[in-house]
Amino acid sequence: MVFSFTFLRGSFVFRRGFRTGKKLLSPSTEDIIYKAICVNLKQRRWKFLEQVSPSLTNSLVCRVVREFRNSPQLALEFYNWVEARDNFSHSLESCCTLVHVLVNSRNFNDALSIMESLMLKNGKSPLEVLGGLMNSYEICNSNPAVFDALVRTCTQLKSVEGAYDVIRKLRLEGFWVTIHAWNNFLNLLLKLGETDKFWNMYMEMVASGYSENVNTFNLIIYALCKECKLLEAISVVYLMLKIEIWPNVVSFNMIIDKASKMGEMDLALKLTRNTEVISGGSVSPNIVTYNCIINGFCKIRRLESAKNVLAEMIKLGIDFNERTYAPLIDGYARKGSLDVAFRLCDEMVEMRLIPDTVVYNSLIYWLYIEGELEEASFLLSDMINRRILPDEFTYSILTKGLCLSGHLNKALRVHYYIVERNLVKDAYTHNILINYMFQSRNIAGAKQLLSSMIVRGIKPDMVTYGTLVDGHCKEGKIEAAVQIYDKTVKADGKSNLVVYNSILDGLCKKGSIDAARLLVDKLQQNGFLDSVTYNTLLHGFCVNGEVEKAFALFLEMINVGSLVNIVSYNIMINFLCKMGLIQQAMELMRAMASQGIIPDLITYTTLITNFVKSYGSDNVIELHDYMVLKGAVPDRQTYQSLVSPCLQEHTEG
DNA sequence: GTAGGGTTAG
Repeated sequence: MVFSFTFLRGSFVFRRGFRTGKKLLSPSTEDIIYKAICVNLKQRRWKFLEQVSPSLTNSLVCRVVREFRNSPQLALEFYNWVEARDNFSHSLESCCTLVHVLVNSRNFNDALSIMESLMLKNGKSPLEVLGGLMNSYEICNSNPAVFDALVRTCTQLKSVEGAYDVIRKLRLEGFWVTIHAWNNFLNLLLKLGETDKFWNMYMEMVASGYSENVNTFNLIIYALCKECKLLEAISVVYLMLKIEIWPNVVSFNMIIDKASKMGEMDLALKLTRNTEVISGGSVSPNIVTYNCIINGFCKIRRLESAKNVLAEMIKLGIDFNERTYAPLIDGYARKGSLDVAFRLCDEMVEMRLIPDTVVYNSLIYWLYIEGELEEASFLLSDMINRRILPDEFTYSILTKGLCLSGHLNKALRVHYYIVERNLVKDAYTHNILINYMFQSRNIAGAKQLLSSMIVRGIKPDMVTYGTLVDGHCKEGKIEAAVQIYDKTVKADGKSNLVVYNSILDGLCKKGSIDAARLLVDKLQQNGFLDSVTYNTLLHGFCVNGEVEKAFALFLEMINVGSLVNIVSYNIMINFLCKMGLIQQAMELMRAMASQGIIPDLITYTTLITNFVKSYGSDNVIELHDYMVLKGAVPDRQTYQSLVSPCLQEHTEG
């Protein structure tokens, strides 16, 4: 008997096609597989799909994803499943097809992460992604929201260039992103501190025919606040009211926050009290508003006023949260009242608020500053035990705390532990260590830290450069410092006053007083100087024995008013002490205190130390009492070694 | 979307 196998032929072809992959697929075969995938995907029969997986092609994937455009979740699952196959990677086309499907179903999160990984993992540029989206636009029957989503992806990746390339290319092609995409882009510029670019881009946006919405105006208010232009920011609110693009609570809060941060509490309060009137009853202050005010009062040490605001919040029935308490706790700790700070923590807990990382960081920081090493370590372990996660702030606080107490090696060990686990991404802890390396005159160590941060992909920032310049200046290596300045700060095209002040300090310390004066004149001509500039020059005159020039400058600073601060007084008090004029130094401190400038740790230490050196410790308590009465927080070490011993003598006597 | 904590002057 002759047996015919003809009836099996179809299934043979079918099977072989499945096994040997894409190059054998004829159009009709692809159709068959396509239909098989669709039928089985609908039922989520992954086992079956597993069998066909060797025959997958990009064109198949695109077809399937498009077919499931009305079940986007399933399309996404399929896409992810395909991605998990060995030896298969998605093409730009299949990625873009899925992005169209996801955006059309308003699943922006997944659409954004697909595009993000296209750029990050596959190294596609924003313009290449745009090309992919445009090529598949028609066949996916898409809408322009995908382009907004692409801009959003760029802004999330902090790619200014990318976002702008996309916007510009689309405009050339006759597509327009919406105002929302522009707002995202403008927001990115502000977040990166690119204020100049923000204004240029904003003008370009308006010039190309867009009209601002409330978010755009809020960004403008934010930009003006960043530039400390509070009155202009307020006038934007009035403009908004006039053209009936209603400001919201965010518009007001940004101005109130900036005013508070600038210490302009009267303005901040006035705005808060008048928010309802100004907005015609449409906006009322909220928890953020009040938190900003509390923070402002705390920063200028008006803690009673801050507590009154908290009481007012409670009275008005406005909720409070961790951010209400954190500035208060920090404020009291900053003032040296750690006991009050801890009591506020208890109060927080009673109010069912859990002290979080920020609160712990603040307390640990001030404990370190006060020299309470053990308590700081205890609090750190308490934090970890309570599963309150340390963050980059915690690490930099720990680093500074260890350096401050002379444990540079311990700080370095902690540092290596942290960087090896990739726990820090910003420059802070590096900057702190580099600074302390210079302080312990370990230039090689500082340079090593700089290269290790670069190797680890942490970008040195202005502070890093400033620290390097400052470190070299302190070593008397002005030429090297200027060279670093040229290669970094100058090359970045940004003037940085801190760096100029460091160079100025270096010149002063080297005794190049004339060069220092020239630099100050130059800065003066450009209106680019601050109280640090003056204080540095003042200090320079003092250490170089230029008595007359020092006093002349000091008087000039007092006359201008805004230039003189606690540091200026400390310099002069120290100078008078060095000349043996202790009485005059104390006199100056009293004059300063009567101006409302509170003696600080340095005033305290300078005067107490010099007083005891000249007159012995007999009447030092009087001086201590006076300064404390005026609000000084005694330096712990000075107090323990020079003041408290004679306090005991007194009580014993 | 806006609010709290860490780095460079005495």
